[in-house]
Amino acid sequence: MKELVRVMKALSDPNRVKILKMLQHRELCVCELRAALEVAQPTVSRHLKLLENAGLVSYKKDGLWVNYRLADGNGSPYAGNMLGNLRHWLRDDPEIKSLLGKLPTIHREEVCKR
Amino acid sequence: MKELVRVMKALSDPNRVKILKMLQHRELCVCELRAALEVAQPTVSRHLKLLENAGLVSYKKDGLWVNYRLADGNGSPYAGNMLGNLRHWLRDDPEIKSLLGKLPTIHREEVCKR
DNA sequence: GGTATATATTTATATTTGGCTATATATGGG
DNA sequence: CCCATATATAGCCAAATATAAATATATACC
Repeated sequence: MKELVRVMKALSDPNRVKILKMLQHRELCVCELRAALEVAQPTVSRHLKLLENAGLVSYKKDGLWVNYRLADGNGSPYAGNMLGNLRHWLRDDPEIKSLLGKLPTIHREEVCKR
Repeated sequence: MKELVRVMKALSDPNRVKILKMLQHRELCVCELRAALEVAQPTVSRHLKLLENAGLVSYKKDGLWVNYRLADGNGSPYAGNMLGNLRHWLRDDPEIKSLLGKLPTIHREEVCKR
């Protein structure tokens, strides 16, 4: 029960859903997500941690960068199921479409200078 | 997006999930749910309203009672999908099993006197 | 119309959540 | 070792949410 509620809570925020939809297309580091969502970097880190605790994303460190990707779903059946649903869910959502539209223009080399 | 988040939020609370699991077995009125969950009556009403707004339950008035049931899912594809998932999810959850175990002993004639 | 009962709504209060700023940690390069 | 950069954590505030108590609404029965 706690596990299910944790997954549902993780999916209860628009920015976290947006992160998952972006990760369907490619791995992204924190500052790329920050640029796409236009929120502060610690905010992104916090969302990512909740998503990770729910079994929805995983990450791999690459030097200075931390690349996040969708989890394989083996960690939690609820997470696995929801990741599958999200594959087709929101495909026609205007907000998501415009977000994914600008995703190809975001690259860490340009975006990760502060 | 808002619709999805509303469904996920509705499923982000243990008592609301419990309500849905109980409604899989039979229609229940507010005071039966109150007795099963052991919370105050207005708390149950509020949870039910959130579940209804998410398209997860519907109700039919029967005189003084209001009988809640699972929604048919036509209102929201997200709600419909999640109601389907919940059919088998938590089937072996101990908390749910004990709750469903005491459900047959709860009848409005005995429980709805205050 | 008056009373009793089931449910809904309102009000007040406590907890949770999402965001930011500031600070800490970690890694790579001189 | 020192500095720059990417990410994580801590601390704080405002908004959202959950709960219980009080009140309002609705229905049945006399």
